[in-house]
Amino acid sequence: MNIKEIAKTSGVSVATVSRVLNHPETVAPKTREKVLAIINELGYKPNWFARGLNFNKTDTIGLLIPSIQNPAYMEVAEGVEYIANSKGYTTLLCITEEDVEKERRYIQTLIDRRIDGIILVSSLLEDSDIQEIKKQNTAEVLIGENKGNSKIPIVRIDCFGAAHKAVKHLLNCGHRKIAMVYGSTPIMENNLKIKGYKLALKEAGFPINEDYLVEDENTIEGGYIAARKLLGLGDDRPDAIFATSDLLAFGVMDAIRDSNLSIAEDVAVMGFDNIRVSNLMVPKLTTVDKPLYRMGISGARLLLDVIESEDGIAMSEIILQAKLKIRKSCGHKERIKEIF
Amino acid sequence: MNIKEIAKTSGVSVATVSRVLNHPETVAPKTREKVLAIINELGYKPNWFARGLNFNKTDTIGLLIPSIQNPAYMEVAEGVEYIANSKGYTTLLCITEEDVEKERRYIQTLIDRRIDGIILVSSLLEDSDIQEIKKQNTAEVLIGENKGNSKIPIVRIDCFGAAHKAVKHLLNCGHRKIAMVYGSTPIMENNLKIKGYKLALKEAGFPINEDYLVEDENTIEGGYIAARKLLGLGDDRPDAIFATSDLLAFGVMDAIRDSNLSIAEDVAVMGFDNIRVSNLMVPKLTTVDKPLYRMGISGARLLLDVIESEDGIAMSEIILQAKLKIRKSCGHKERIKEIF
DNA sequence: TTGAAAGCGCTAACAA
DNA sequence: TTGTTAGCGCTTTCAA
Repeated sequence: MNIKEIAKTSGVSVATVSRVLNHPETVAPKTREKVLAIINELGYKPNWFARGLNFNKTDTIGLLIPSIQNPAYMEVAEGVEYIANSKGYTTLLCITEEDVEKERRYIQTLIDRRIDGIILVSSLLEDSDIQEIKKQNTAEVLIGENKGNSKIPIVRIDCFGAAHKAVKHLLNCGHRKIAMVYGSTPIMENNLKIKGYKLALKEAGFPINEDYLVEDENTIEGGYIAARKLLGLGDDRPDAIFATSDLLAFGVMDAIRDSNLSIAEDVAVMGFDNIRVSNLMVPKLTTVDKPLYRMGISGARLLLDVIESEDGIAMSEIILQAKLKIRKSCGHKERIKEIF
Repeated sequence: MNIKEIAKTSGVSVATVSRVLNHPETVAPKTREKVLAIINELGYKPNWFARGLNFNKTDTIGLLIPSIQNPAYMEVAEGVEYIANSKGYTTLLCITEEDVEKERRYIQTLIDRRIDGIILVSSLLEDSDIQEIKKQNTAEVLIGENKGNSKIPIVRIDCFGAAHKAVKHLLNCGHRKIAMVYGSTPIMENNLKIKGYKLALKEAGFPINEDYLVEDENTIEGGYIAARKLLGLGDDRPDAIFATSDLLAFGVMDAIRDSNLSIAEDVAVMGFDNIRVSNLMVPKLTTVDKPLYRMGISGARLLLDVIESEDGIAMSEIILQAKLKIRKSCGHKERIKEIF
């Protein structure tokens, strides 16, 4: 079923059929109706490739997400999907499994397929890769920190400040031996969180204990393993653990329970992300509320702006607010009184 | 950058360049190397649309998932992604938000784009829609129950049997007032689970109390709301709640806690899916272990078989095992002694 | 082993 | 308002 057949059965030329589809106002109402009727009747759908060959616009964007296991990324994806969909774009969701090579391959596939733009979430790409995409003439937006300091539109939060605030809160709760469990990805964000952690301790006059900085895979299991290490430190065991993601924090909580210790009482836990299940934990997880959905929304809007603006956008950086979400897992303010 | 330029700079015809790309063995080694070198040097990539126009094969499959909020579907998606990726296919992940209309629109978009096949997960589509896809000559596989009884390859579990087993286990634990919280989606699967629930009660000689069957949105919040209704029944309050998904079960657990009741002790909870976080709940959730990842794997394999088989596949139905995952939330066997 | 040219299905410039 | 026709970039048949 192609445009020729429609033309023939409607008794018009292919050009007219094409016009009915693309510029209906330029064709006489009677002809238009007739052609439309035939199109409907025969269930004709223009060939996507032939169309693309002429337009070179696909109304498709690519969304690269590090992991499907982490609900945090899924919340971002939800925001992107929502905007893209409401503006008539289709989203190609690609899971990079925190693997740079896979990320590169996906990007190449996407560009080959002439997608209109790409959103990279917490990308592991080098600056050169990011420049390369730009060179290939594909619109591009970043969500979350990235290695490059390229002039690419970006949406993010202040990871450094948020981590600093989080650790300060643990200090305010009376905790003194504060450890940190950080994921091996996303690298840039975690580095900033480490800096925030160190600064908070320094400001409070505490030394940095390198044994208190444990890295593992950014999963529940990773958090578990890291926490077991910390809890095995005997008398030096920390009384609070700051995790760089809620997923890690879940693993930390599990490890605390398995060590027959009490969460909050014996060891406080602070997460990062505020994914939906984090307040179903027992005790409810205190965490940094990262506006994941809104980051997706903003990122998608930004990308569509870039795509639809003729001359491109000079520069754009959106920094969203991350607030502390204080719940039960980090111990109570009351404890401060016990200590002082 | 197109094939013509490569031809010109290599001093050959476009036909030769095309051959180098598609049937390298048919071109003289020397010519081949020369052309390849130029292609590499100039970073030439064949135009996706022009290619598709000739081949009508996109190496792309569509995956329709009801919700991004439910990790259960994400685990299925992971399996599909894994297989598709390893066989060189790209997956277009579409979130239907449990909305049939959106599902239909996505399918149309996918077919328009000439994807090679579609996987529908817990689809809400009517039989006629499913037939329609088949008619449009697009390979199709279902994961989970569906309304139609069409001869479409399908991967599923025995929901009826699994629910029956689950409720029987609650009975064995000594619970007598067993309620059921079921999601409004996916419809077909939940209907089967309801049947399994009813049969188990009937076999045990208990009447069906329609007040004990509460429907709500298949989310944590839905589970919470439904459970609050059940717990507000005063003396008639159930001593066990079977939820049709872990997400619902999480909401149920939250509601029990908020009612100052004890999970397992006062009200047992049984989930369905065994998503990864279900054993992080306190107490750990007893649930039906649905082999989500494996369902994704099998579904993808099936679809690729259909795509790559010349004359199509007559029929195929894969039924995977679902086992009870007994943890703490449904009360202990010991209670049986207290009661008898 | 290679090249010329037709054709995939569509859009749009140009002509009528 | 409509039709004719030249491309879009590629693959492939046919001929050399």
